[in-house]
Amino acid sequence: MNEIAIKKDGEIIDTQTAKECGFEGEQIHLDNSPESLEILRHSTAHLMAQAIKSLYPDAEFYVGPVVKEGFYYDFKTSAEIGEGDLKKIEKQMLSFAKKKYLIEKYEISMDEAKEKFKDDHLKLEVMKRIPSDTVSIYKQGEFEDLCRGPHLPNIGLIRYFKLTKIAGAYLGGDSKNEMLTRIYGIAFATKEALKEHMTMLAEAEKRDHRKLGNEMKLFTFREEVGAGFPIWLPAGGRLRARLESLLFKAHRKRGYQPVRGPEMLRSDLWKTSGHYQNYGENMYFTHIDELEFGVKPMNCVGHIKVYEDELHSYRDLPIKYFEYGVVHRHEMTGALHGLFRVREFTQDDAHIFCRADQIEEQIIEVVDFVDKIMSTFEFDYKMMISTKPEKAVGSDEVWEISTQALKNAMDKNELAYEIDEGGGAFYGPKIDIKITDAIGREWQCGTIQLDFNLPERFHLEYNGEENDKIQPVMIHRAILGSFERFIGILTEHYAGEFPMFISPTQVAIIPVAQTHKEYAKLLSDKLIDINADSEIYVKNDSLNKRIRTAEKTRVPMIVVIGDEEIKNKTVAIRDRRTREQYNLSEEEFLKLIQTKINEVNF
RNA sequence: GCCGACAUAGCUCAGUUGGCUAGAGCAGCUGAUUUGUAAUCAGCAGGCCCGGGGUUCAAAUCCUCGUGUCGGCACCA
Repeated sequence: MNEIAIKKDGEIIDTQTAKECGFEGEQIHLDNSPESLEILRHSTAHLMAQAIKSLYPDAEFYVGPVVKEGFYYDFKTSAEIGEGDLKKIEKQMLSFAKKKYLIEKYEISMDEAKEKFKDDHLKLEVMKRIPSDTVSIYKQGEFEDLCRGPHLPNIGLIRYFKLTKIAGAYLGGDSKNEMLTRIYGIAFATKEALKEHMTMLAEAEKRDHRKLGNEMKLFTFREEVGAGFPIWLPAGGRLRARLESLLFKAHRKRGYQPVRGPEMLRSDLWKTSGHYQNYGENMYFTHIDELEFGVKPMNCVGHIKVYEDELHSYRDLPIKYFEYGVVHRHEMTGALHGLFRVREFTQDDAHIFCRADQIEEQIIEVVDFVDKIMSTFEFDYKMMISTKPEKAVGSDEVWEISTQALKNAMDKNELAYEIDEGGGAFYGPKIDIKITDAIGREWQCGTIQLDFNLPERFHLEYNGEENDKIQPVMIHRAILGSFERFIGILTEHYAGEFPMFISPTQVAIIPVAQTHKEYAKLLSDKLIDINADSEIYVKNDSLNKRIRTAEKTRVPMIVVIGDEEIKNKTVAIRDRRTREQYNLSEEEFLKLIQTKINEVNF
């Protein structure tokens, strides 16, 4: 085992520094522990820089940190580097590693450093951000880099790595700055760990909802339709309809009323709401009869108009309106990504108009609603409170009150949350729900937003006990976020193997021969009666072929029927997961399906 | 929007340094076969090679402008 660093007072110190300062502490060996990988990957980033410098001598380097999924280095060179060059760089890295250069460290003054890197404007940029008078330099062979470490003692220890991606990145993460080249990589202490990681990446790729959506015929996109406008195919339509209907019932149980606003509204209204000023660049507008209309990017204004349709008493509150609201938002081209980021989507949107003293109970009720849904789909989740953003309407005081109200509701009910400073909506602070899927990735879905501003802007009111006019509070909330995004996430979460209750097709029926078609149709009708969709595979293919075809659709259950089954009024079931077969009477079978579909209640 | 890559049949992909009639598998259609748990056999059809414009005797192939997709960055009210 190689000692690569020590841990002293919780701090990781590389061997170079430890020797220099005479420190001693707990030894860190080269293995796949987080501390060890951090050092290894950081040094691998340097080795990559060394290789790049030798291949592209004019290269200048910015920063090369370790990140969650490995490491990267940002640099600039006059040469054009593409995906194909990664292999070449890897090869060069290996050949340097074989030379087993020691990684040496020394300190110099900031002025000396500026002189040393005077030809590298990126390094000078880095130094501008370092407040100290001295900096440390790490040297391996001819290559020297400004760095605070920690590093491996020897680059010969770097053996199992892979350069994974090449992309552009803004200097300092600011889109006003120049764009640099960024190469991502990953490194491990053992060959097995690297292999496992690559397998995991392949698994994530297999689950990609864009690929599965295409294979399973859920949805598609077409160039001639326009970027970011999804087309729902029959199978996707069925899946979506199931989700919608489950959720409809759940809303009704909780006292929400279905309503619907128009797809576009006069721009004057968007000016009143503040969307025109704060969100206009993402909106689609159209002019007709000398009037300007804005296609809705949110549903709140429509729901406000529903609220305004009659006078409300304090006794009526809370009033809850919900709508599967279709919205259009002009997202930037580079942001579009399958169903995850689109320009037209449907939100499971609702607005709760309530009294100030009802805020807490309403927030808690929504949080509970979220919990029911997310746990049904086996998602872990966490909540974030987002505060006032740069672009915002309303006074600081109102923002302070509403942010505090959200925190109070969470604190009082001992719900854990994190703070996202400046991440709120322009009209109010929000609680975002971030879910974690089956392979550990995080997604932002639902959101609960507290809004004092729109009621003010639209002069909403209700009659109080003294027959006085009081302004209601508005809570905007979506639980799935959007059907598009949520179905995309579900697809990856389940790797396409949707549970029975939302699966596009519940059962595939395969008659052994043509003579069994009639019974198949009979079964299929009985399934429709219990709200289950089935598909009969009657094509003139071998039995084996039809089973294979059905399996590939990832249908939860396949039933085969032949002479046996018809005689005994049974079905032969083949399970998707286990591929085992068993027989059930027709009655038992229908009951099983019914149970599986109805087992879910949000 | 920015950096880079890519776009060939419904889908997945071949297509030599620009050069004969642009190919394959799957899916589709037709016929034979009537099947007991992951691919029966044979035949047929299917293409404005993403769209404009250009270079060339000759363009799927080279250049250019769009459109779309992918990987990141920035964005995500």
